[in-house]
Amino acid sequence: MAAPTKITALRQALLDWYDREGRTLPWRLRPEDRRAGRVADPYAVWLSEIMLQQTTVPHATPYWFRFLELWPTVGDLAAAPREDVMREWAGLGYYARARNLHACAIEVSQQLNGRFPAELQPLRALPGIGEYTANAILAAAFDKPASVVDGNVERVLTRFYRIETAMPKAKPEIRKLAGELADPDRPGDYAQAIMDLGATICTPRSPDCEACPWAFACQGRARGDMLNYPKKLKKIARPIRHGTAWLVRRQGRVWLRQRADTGLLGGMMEVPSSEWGEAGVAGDPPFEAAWEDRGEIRHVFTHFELRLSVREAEAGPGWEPREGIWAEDNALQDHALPSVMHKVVSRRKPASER
DNA sequence: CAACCGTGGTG
DNA sequence: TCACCAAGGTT
Repeated sequence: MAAPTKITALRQALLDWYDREGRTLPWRLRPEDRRAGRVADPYAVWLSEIMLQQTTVPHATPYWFRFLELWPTVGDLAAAPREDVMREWAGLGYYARARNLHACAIEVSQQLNGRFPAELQPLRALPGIGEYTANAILAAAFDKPASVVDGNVERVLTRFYRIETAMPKAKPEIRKLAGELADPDRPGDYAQAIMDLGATICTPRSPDCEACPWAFACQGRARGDMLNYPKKLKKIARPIRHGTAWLVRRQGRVWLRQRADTGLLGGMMEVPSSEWGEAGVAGDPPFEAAWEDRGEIRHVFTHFELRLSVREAEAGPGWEPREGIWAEDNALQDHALPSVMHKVVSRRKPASER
């Protein structure tokens, strides 16, 4: 274990670097803001942390502004219809986050007087808030001591200490080190500093060690094998699933329905399709018609790749769907359509050709 | 605890 | 093209 004096030196080097070169992000309190006595809005911080889970800053940023504009307080978000929340989340992915986001807003609003807890366990108990997010909120929103360990911190620390244990087994070890390193006097700035270090200097593929405030003591840097960390177990190949999507039109509208509340794309809208499985199992169309072949769309999910054959037909007057809605052709953005379904819908025959 | 859960960018 | 990855959580 590192000696206390060394820990102090590391803290100082990191915070000096952060004070000098730390990024400015919309949801982030800068060091000078804290010194001026400004405090963060826990709601805005929480919103950013949920959106940033497994999501890049450029992708999440416009969503964060949009949500705050629509729902400036946690009470506003809690009062919103869930379908509105799902619609605004569409395109961000991991839709359980949106369901949990709404559930969390309702819980905070109705049971906690609209205030986010400033302690670890109550935060952890809220839907969508796990170990990382609870600690991140403690640090960023309340400037309280925390052990903030995200993918950035894992990479920085496994490289720095050349931790041989493979992820995710190394997590407890990393959490302990992160907690010891964190600056008790500036928890909020420190947490953001070490994440910034991973995001901008100690990057996955081409770390800029020359610019790193920790290069002087980094074991991976000394050995020149920092790219071998963090150690990871090899992952399994992604299987391919096939299906057929039934793109049904009726007078400038498209048939959509809501997916089941849980599981993949839970609660989002979809173009109805066959089951997704082995190739060659087309399934039955919803009605007999001269279905037009509109080609195949491909979409990569986390654990499988989907190939959907798109078939299109105009529904006759005699057919009505048992469920779902007729969405206006030119107002599809008003519905909670995930990206994969936008791909399907985009195969629609242009109105000029109908 | 391993599997499940999206999307878009990048080398 | 393709593998990898990004401020993880839930079951």
